Amino acid sequence: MSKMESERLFVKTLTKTLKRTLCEEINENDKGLEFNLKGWVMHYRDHGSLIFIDLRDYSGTIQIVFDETISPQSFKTAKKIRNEFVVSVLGVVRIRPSGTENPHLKTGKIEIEARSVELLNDCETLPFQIEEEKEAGVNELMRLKYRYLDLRRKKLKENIIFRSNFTFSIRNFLQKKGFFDIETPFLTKSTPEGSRDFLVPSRLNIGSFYALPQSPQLFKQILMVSGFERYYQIVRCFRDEDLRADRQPEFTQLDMEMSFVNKDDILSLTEELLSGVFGELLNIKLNLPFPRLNYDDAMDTYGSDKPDTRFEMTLKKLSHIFVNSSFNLFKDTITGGGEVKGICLKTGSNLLSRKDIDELVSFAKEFGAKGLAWTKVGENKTFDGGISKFISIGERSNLINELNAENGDMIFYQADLKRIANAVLGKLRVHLAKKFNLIPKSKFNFLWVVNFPLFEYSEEEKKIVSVHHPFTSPKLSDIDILISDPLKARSESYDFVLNGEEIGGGSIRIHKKELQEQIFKILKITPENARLKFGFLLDALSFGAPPHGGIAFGIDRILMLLRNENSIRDVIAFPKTQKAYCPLTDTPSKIESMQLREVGISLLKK
RNA sequence: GGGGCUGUAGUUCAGACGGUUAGAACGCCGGCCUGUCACGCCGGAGGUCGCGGGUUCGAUCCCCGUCGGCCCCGCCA
Repeated sequence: MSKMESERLFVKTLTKTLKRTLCEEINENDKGLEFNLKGWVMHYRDHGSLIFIDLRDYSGTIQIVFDETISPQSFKTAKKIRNEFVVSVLGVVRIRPSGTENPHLKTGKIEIEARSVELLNDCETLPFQIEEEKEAGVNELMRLKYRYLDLRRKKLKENIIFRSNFTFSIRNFLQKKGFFDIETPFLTKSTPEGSRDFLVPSRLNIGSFYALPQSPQLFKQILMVSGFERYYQIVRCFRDEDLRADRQPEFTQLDMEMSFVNKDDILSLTEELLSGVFGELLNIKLNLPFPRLNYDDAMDTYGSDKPDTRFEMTLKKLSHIFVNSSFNLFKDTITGGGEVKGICLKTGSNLLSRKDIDELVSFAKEFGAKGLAWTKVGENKTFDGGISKFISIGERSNLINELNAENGDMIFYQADLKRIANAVLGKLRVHLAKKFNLIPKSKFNFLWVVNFPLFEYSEEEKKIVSVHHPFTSPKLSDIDILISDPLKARSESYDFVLNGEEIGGGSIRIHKKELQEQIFKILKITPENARLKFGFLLDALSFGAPPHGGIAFGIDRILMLLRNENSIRDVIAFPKTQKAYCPLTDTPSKIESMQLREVGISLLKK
């Protein structure tokens, strides 16, 4: 079923229930029949003794004609109509006179000859125009303040309807697969690891606080202990961190958890789910299974744990070429345990001016690079510019082979710790691809990244922290090195990536109390602290917890990608600004001092 | 916490060396029009140039501060 068909099906069902005719339900076959249409006036065109309006309801638009000679009364009323008035029109369907059809309208072959009209409501002068042709460029603050008007606009309205169809399709699939939709608390416990919590003071327990959940992680694990075996929820999550185009303080996850499954069970079920939804909503057939990349390979090849594989320009290891080089910067980096890596921008010599290159150097430095070396490739394996003079003839030849470089290309180099070289070139790769439109827009490249490290060392906290979260199971094969070499241990976790965006992730969880306690120990969470923060989980794990695992998807981000938007705000009905402010409701805002007193809070004087 | 871009009519934008009355398009209001569909034509109203301070004979323009919006870094297990 195509997207259009599924929307029409939805419309028909509702109409039958409410006994209401919608604009785009009417077609040529209804010629001569009388209908009552209700909706908003999209445009009005007054021709003296003939008035046209385009009536819009949520199904679409249709043209209504008011003719003085047919219905003087309704014509007189129609004279008062303005944009976005709400009207009810009783009229007869007729075929448009030949030559006046509008091929751009779905209802363009017909029109409604008005017999009577009622003005249900008028409308103030709009703060911005509704027509889709004028959608571009309206200040976002204005759009958010008058969100109800913004939502009348075609693009946003279609995004929100698509979102509804999308989540409906997911629910439909999962219910059929034996999953239960189970709600978990919003007023819950603050989690010490992870992002900053939104806090809610408790009136009945002065001095104590709830936190809004960053995710239902612990509850879904507990539901597995309860024996539900298959859980899902399309649920709001809350994180009090700084915002981005793809981050809102409250966002929606598809949250899932299963018992008695292994990693592959979860990955393949997810693939089936997504290919089903894509087929149903977008008529796109996805090739299964999705590619699976090792974390290490993703970092080495793309410099990212969420690689965009829609274009090449992969990172190449060049250390072997420079290990005995007379170029000390490169040689010393290698001797010191670092690596030299490079990427090749096809035809880059012509694309980039000196000023562009300087900008790229600053760009690289933002991500921790010490600099950004470059050379242009000329005819007959000649090099030009940048660090060319330090590179020997033999090295040039090797570089050209390694990077598949040709006359006119440009090579960028990073010599640093492997981690930094990868990260910088990875960012540069994506930056260049966007800058020079190397990314095919119509592609959907899904992939899994697997075999993540279990831990990483946090320079800021000066201790080992979880890469995923502390309930992630190590790979069974790595249990032995947990204590001896924890940073080498890998986890049973997986990230789901679409077109270079992380849109989901999950893991097999720890279901043995002893192993969980051991992990806390490595993370320097004391037994007392663990009991205080996660005691309920440890208790649950001790009462016959089944092996289990799950995954969560960022619904907003997926929708953003599917709808080709640049921000998740455009797939959320009521989003917030970058300062987490809602201009529509003026939130957050001051509250009465009485309310503060009731919850035992006094504000610090500034 | 930091960097970049930005704020002028209801909206989107232009503007100037610091100098008379700050412009355009769309929208809005009034009039005309029987086949338009982003209708057309004629006329009109509409401005705290984000806010505060400074420099100056004079500031929308220069300087300082501040507030808001967007993008990014840090942050987001």
